[in-house]
Amino acid sequence: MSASSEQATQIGAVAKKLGVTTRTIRYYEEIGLMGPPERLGGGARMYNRADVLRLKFILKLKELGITLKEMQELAANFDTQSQEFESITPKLVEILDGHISKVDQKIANLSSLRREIVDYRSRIVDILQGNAPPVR
Amino acid sequence: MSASSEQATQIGAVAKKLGVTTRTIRYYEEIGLMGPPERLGGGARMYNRADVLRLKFILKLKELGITLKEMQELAANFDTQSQEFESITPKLVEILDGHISKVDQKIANLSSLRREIVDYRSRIVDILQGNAPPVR
DNA sequence: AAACAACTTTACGTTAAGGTCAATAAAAAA
DNA sequence: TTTTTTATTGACCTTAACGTAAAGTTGTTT
Repeated sequence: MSASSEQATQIGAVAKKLGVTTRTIRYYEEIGLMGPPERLGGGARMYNRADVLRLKFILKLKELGITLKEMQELAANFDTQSQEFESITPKLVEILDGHISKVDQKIANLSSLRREIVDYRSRIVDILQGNAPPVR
Repeated sequence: MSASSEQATQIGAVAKKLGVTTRTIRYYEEIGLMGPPERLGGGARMYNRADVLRLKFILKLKELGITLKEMQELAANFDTQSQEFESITPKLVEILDGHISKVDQKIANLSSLRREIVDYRSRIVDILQGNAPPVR
């Protein structure tokens, strides 16, 4: 604690605050989602408010089911013009749209799967009760 | 082609017929789903009608989203009394029931996820259009 | 006999998203 | 100063369900 009052935090504290492990944070850096942070004298990573916001954002997108790979594509975008974190590209909207479709698809698939299972189930119950058509 | 007319097929033919690779069939044997088949003179696997039915059954369950691990638990059951393949344990019904619940859960999760994404999306669109609350 | 097709076993590779050591360094506390 | 906490990099491990060689054997066709 001396000169500039840059609100900087070490990796452990950030991890605890956001409910992830330090490994996760380093991993995001490893795959280029986080960009190299500043280092303390001894080499320890220091995260400022913007870094933490970015990490939060990543976790939020993950919650929404967006894969890290998808974020990597986005990363290129929110890297270039990331003066203000809020200036996000329409690309994200695009990806979210794509994601909504995917989710719709999954829901449809699961619904029909559900019907199939129920169906199959009742056929089996029939067999177990003896009153069954001889298979096929 | 000589003595007994046991309808037996080699692995390649079975695979082609059921639309899987030979690796898959051997793998199912590897993890105990299929049980050691009879062998031809040279050591080649031979599958009879019952074997093929069983394999079909496995593939069907897989289609229904039941994992190979879940089937392993079942396998114990349909091994012991597998004189007639059709004598299936209530255990399967149990597993299918559990599976229906799981699917229901997934559908519910996806639905709420969908809502979240749509929500998040519209907030971003707001930001892109300038008429946005300054974040948070 | 030689080539070719189909089979065999063994074993490492793949994807996603980190988990889990291990050895070492630096900072904070006792 | 010695101990404890927190950090560093590197590298191998994990799950599911096979894919993909590699090297050898058997059987069939030419």
